[in-house]
Amino acid sequence: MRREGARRGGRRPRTGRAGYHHGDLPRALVDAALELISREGVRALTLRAAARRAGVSQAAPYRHFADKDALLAAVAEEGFRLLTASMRTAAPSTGDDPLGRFRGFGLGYVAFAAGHPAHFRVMFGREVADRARHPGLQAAGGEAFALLVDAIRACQQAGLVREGDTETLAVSAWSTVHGLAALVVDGQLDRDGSPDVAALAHAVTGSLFFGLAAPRPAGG
Amino acid sequence: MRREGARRGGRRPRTGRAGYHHGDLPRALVDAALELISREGVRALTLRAAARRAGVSQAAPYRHFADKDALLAAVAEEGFRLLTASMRTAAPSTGDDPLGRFRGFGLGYVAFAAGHPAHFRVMFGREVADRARHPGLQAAGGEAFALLVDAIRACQQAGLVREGDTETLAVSAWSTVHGLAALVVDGQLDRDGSPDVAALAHAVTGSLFFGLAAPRPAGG
DNA sequence: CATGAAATGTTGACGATGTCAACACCGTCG
DNA sequence: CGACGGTGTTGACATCGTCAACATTTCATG
Repeated sequence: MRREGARRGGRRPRTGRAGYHHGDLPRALVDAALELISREGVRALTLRAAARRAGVSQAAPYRHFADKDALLAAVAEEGFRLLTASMRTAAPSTGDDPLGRFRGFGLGYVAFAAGHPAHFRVMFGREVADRARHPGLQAAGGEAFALLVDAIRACQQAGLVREGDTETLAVSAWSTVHGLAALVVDGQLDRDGSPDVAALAHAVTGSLFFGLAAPRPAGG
Repeated sequence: MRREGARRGGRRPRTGRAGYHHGDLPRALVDAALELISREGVRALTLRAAARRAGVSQAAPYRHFADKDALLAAVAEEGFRLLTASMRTAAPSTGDDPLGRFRGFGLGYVAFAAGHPAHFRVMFGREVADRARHPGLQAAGGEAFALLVDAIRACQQAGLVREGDTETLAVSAWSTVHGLAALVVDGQLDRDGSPDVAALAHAVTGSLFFGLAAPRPAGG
């Protein structure tokens, strides 16, 4: 998806040549992993297969990743960065529409999942065995969560979301969008014929907001 | 968890002896798989390890499961059956409290996930590669979903949930509880110190109901 | 430009895995 | 009692993750 060719040709970015050395093996391995996961599932992701796809030998990845888990962790971490980016993109940054911003985060979350299913699976699946050994993973996830918490707090301060423990409300909101995203990614919603993810996302976040809304002042 | 010993001793149920033949290898293999997944993650589930744990040789499982996927599918299918059972248990069956029944389903869903994380992971993870090849999986999942749809429809007919496409509302509800369950199972919520799953489930389903509730008649 | 150290890639090997084919044991049915 | 189907065993093969030893390239020096 991102850069792929454009370096074996003869260009020579600061860290990369052509020929014996690959140029940017870590990037190529991550891309290969994503491709394999997308096309054949996580089970098909093999260090050797990724190396083959990148055009290097079986042991080359070990120059850049301690083990298979480290490669998966890199995928997951990139995913979290893309997630927060997607959320920020989908949310209007105007200060005077906290509810719209909040909703944008939800839509961005679902859009990310639908657009990057391979990332999403690695991020939230159990593929990365020992999460604690890969710092920056929990941190990257925490950043996205913090985004949500801040948005909800802003809504509360504007009187648009009912009072209560902000983190608990955030868990509620996160659960809702995460659940929809997970169901979409796992193909669990392809029951009869409702593949319109965007419409579902709007409906689901809509219900969510009704649930979190502050009680209308009488007569409003 | 379920039966484990109790058959090598000398008892002889209708389909099971002692000695050379195992007695109930399929059951033992499923249990071994669950144990391995619970203790060391899905990555640690190995046909050979399950066979070892069941006390049989490496190739014995192939008498009962076509391949590793088939064993996983059996685990998933059992999981869906336990899920619907958990939902039914948690939901009052009285006809005059459709909202309580609805909420019970949600609580039962989360309770199942918290109580059977290994099942849950296999059910909704991407472990089972080709779901289409294992009928009864989609069907078992569909049954749980149908339960939810019926409950929502009952609420709508009682005027407790707002009108609209029932299936879409069901997706909304399912997303919410599924999201919470997934986050709990993946340990994504162990951020500072909020391990009280039951309380979270109540809070989350509470928000959900506000969101789905029918507009109060004016002055009610 | 020569040169040696640090990066990066390659080859070959080991134990473990999924899976198959060939074989052995057990209980049942005639 | 004897054959047969179901169940379990042994042995083998290709592949996988990973490591050690070796090769090549790049870069910082002189």
